[in-house]
Amino acid sequence: MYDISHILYIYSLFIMRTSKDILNCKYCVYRNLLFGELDDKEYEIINNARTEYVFKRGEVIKKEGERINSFLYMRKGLVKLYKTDRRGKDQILSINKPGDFINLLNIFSNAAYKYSIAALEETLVCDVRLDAFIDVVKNNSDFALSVLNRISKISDETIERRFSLAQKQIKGRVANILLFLAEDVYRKNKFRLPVTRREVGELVSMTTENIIRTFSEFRKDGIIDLDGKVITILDFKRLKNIDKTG
Amino acid sequence: MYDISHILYIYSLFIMRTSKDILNCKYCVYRNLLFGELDDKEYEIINNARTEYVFKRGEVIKKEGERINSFLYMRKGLVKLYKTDRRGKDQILSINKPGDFINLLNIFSNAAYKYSIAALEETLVCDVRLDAFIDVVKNNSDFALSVLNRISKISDETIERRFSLAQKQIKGRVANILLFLAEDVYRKNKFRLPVTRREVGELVSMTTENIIRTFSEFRKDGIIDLDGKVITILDFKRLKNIDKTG
DNA sequence: CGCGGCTTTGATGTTCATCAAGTAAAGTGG
DNA sequence: CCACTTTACTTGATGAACATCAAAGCCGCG
Repeated sequence: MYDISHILYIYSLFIMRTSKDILNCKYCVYRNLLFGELDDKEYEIINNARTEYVFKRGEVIKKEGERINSFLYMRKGLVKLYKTDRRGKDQILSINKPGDFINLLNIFSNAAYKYSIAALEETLVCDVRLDAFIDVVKNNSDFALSVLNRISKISDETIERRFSLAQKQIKGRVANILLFLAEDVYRKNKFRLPVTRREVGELVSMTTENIIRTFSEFRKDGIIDLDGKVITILDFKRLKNIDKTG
Repeated sequence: MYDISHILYIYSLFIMRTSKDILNCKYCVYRNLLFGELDDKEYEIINNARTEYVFKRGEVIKKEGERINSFLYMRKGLVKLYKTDRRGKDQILSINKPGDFINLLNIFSNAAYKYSIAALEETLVCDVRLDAFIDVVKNNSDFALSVLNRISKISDETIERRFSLAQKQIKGRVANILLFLAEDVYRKNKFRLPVTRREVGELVSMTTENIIRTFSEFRKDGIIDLDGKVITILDFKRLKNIDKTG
């Protein structure tokens, strides 16, 4: 009975208990982004309805049309939100990073996902059962206001981004996404492009070939350095200017 | 003292009292769009914080950057939401119609308007003081959920619209807006275009000249009839097909 | 080691913006 | 109310921006 595997099992229970305490939402580094207004009982409700999932690069987290029954929350990694049209072509709505509430916009308006979600890097997601989440919203008006706030901000940013994209031409669009990755996602001037050239095109509504040509042009102009997927931004100032002037 | 003008003044007070009773939010035709969950006391709060305004075609209702201190609600007419860039060029985000909550997306995320709002036709707007509105949200969780729902829907629709626009070319974009006006706004196949050709261009990110050319082409193809501002849609089927296939 | 997906470059054609120039309509001030 | 000014509308010509097609090298993976 008391063989090695059993000891390991007991040990794993101990680890799980410990990590559960540590990883309770109450102590989560992202707590203040949304859950700042909860009391201990409410943390318990959320925490008990919570599961963590890890997804590998390429894995689909949610599929367009799938029923929504949880609130999702990114802890680590990178994902894309996208739609596939009838011809099988993808369009990417946004790329999201840790701290983002990747399905908040959909939760209250639809029973089903309007976009698919897939991991671009190894991604850690918190999944909170929707009934528990809505329960807390209903009983804590400060929290409800906070959610309202968040939804508004997300929607504002998404609309703003799409709106400004519409008036830019290709160089401005590419500059924009490079700056997004360097400044918002990786906070470094050198990073590994987490998407293919085709995906960049899907994000800014341009063809793969023209994305490649624009990358090459930026390299020739000394604005970036390119080594396969690894991009180094050499001239932030000029890149920002291209982003601004379209 | 008791001359004609004074009698008219007394009479006008009487009319105002009467119309105020009739136009109480509780009896508003649009009540169920958002205010379905309120009790009598809450209607009173909203109603007491409410003012009605009429704007003529061309009048600016709110200016980008202006402080938000009310919840706005369209009762009659047509407005555009737009942004003016540094070169003085306008871009139109959306055209809104009665029943729309024209600033709901901005209320909870920003202290200031991110877009300007202007009347395209004679427009009747209900203006509810923001403190009263938020008060009711805080104390009625069903109402809060309802607002969450509305915000999500509006944001969904706006994003969806912008997103689908990005992949269309000019004919699809023009078809799209013609269908929007015919089916959603006027519910007739013949209507007076409420915007200039330039404004159509500002809405779909195209030049005035190309909007005109596209209108002419649709006329030559027998899809629409054109008489200055008056447009008649002759072939819905083909127009819808152009909208769908981009 | 061969297959499929990603990347790259060049050639060609389409779509659209820009420029120019003129007519029609709608305000505006005397 | 009329002359005047501005704004809206329209068409054509030209060129820039971008998509499409074609071909080939590269890389990872079964």
